[in-house]
Amino acid sequence: MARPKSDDKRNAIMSAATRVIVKQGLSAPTAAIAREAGVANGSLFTYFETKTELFNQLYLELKQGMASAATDGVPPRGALREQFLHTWSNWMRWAVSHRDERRALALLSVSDEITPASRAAGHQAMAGIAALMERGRANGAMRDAPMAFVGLLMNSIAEATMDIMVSDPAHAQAHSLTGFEALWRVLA
Amino acid sequence: MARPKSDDKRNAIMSAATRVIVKQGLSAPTAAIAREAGVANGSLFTYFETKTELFNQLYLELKQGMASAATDGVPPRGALREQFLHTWSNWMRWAVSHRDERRALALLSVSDEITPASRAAGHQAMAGIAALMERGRANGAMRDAPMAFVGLLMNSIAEATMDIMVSDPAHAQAHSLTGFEALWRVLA
Amino acid sequence: MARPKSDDKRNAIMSAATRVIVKQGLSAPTAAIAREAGVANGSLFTYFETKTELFNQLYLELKQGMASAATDGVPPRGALREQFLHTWSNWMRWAVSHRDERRALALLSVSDEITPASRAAGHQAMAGIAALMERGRANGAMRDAPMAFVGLLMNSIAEATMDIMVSDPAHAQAHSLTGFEALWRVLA
Amino acid sequence: MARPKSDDKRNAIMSAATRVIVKQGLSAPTAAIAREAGVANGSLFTYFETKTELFNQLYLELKQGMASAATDGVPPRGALREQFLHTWSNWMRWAVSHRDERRALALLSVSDEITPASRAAGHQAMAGIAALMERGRANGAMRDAPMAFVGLLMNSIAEATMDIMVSDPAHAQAHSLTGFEALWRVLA
DNA sequence: CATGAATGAGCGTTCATTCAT
DNA sequence: GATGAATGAACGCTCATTCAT
Repeated sequence: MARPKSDDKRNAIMSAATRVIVKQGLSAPTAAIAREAGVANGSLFTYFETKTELFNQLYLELKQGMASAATDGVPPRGALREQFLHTWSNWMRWAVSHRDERRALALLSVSDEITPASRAAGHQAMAGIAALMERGRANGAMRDAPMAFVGLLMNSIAEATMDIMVSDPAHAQAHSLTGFEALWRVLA
Repeated sequence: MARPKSDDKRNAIMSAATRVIVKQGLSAPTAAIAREAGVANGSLFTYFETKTELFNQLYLELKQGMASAATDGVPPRGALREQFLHTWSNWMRWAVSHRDERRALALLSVSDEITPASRAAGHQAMAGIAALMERGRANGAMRDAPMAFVGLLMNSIAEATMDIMVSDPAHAQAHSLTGFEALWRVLA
Repeated sequence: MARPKSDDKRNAIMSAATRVIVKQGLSAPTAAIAREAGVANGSLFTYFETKTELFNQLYLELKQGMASAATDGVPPRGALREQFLHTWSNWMRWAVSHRDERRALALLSVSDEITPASRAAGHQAMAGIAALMERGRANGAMRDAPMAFVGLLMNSIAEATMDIMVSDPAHAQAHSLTGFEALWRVLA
Repeated sequence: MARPKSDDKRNAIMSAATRVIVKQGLSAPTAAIAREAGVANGSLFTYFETKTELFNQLYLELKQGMASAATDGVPPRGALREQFLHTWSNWMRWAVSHRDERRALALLSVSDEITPASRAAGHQAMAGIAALMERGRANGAMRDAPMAFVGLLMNSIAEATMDIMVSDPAHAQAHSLTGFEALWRVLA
């Protein structure tokens, strides 16, 4: 029951939703998403009970996709800074090559249709990255600040860096490093 | 002139919109806003031609309110750090005491109903703060990064700080300073 | 009470209504009529209790204007055909030089907002012309048809003639005569 | 294909619209039409994209129905007068037995929601009758008048005849013949 | 009396969801 | 299961009329 019929169709709806949300916002009709996915109107509701349910699953999937891209190929051992930089670079590269996904995720994140449960699961997905933060914070300037604050700062600096990379792609790589150094100084 | 358009009523609609948006999101019915403002359904359209127009004016007014709160009482002359800290403290205090306004502004900012013109005017309002940034960047680590990037970073660190202050109000003052120090290290 | 204040203002509203109805149809907002007349929104209701009342009065005034134009300068005595032709020519000339009035009158005539009383008064205004018809019918082919039928025929032939005159103004005069001869043959 | 759009339902909406327009005018709510047709509010828009579209299709269908009733069973060959009389009688009979249709068609015809394209198609439908006129005009008194004028005259005489038939149904048959003779004299 | 803001019922259209095929 | 027509609540906006100034 969890995945009724075709995973293909489910995925088609998910990625159609991503594209349609970017173009039309969260108020996009489910019919538009179905059309973009090449399925019938009503079929969408075979795969997702409600529009809200679709949005919650999409939110989570996008967040997990982002997190898994960020941690891809990071050596399990090694100097913290190397591990962190690798993760950061992955993350920034994902943002540039998944602009629709990032934009849809941003819209979903501010929506009040996303349940606390989904948000919690989203945080879960970022646990690996959070662990890096935790290690980075331990002896630095932020050692007395709550972990939540440090996490917020990391995220916000990452978002700012992604924004500038997207708006000035010619120097994306340089911006990525500048952002990383800024974050590092915050933690230092 | 027979019952001139009342500023009171206009303001009532604006602040009602703020409250209703926080509670119901941007898709809140205009009727709900009118009811909250204590005016008739159709009266809202005496003051704002369309819902979109209302949202644009509200966006701008909130942004200007925030900016003016931030720059209030900042000594026109003096050490950069003092000026900056004063501004920063104002800003953070505004966020804590205007939670609805901040939330509404955040929702409006990501909406695609806000026109480029409104956004430009919104940036205008932040010009004073941006000028401080510009001075702070000049000789520090960010001296080679584009101003836009530095602006994004400042904003994002501010948002993160506001978030933690709101979620942990008991230590709001401490968080404010921690955030400021983090920003200062980024610029340093 | 019948004509509260300024006849000027009343007339301005009447003629504004004519123009606005032509351009926007009977569903034109009263506010549009008021604006066109150069008076305030609410003032319209000082002169006419309701929109329907305005339409009824306008209907009657237009009809009376048309009838009076048609009978203008017709010799009270003389050969029927000469009197009739004079009337007909007047009538057709009015149609060409009062296109808006004719169009508005046509729209009002099919509206179900015009009361039977107004229609009766409108027929009254056409009494002079009807009397000519009556004389023309007496000994001709239509002698056994009810007067109402003959009246309808005259009106309909007149309308057809006006239509062609308006759409082919270069030969308006010729069309007017052709129409008259056709009517004469119907009565003959 | 899952519950295909039903012609029955489309026709129900069409004839409901006819009835409702007669009773309430062209400003009748679409909801009233839907209710009268026994379908849901929104279903009307499954069959017609807009109210205007519904009105245009209704206009055309009514006009075509009228034209086809008029030309029904007319012998393709034969004396002009016989053919014409047959057509005329059909036409008049249609008017008497389709009063709602005629009234709705009249209202639609003066509405500015009917597009030029719909009007052109409506004229198309009347082509057969127009052709009869053309033959009738060729050698008579109207030989030098433009075809358009003759068409207008025929229509207007037909309308007048229908009006009297409807208002005096006891002598409908006689009025029909009287009207025909009048038209014949116009052409003669 | 003139003005134009205030009122609130009403309308065309949309859209998430259901359900007959 | 897939389809897309059916449903009806909901919404933004309009407008005739009223009434405070």
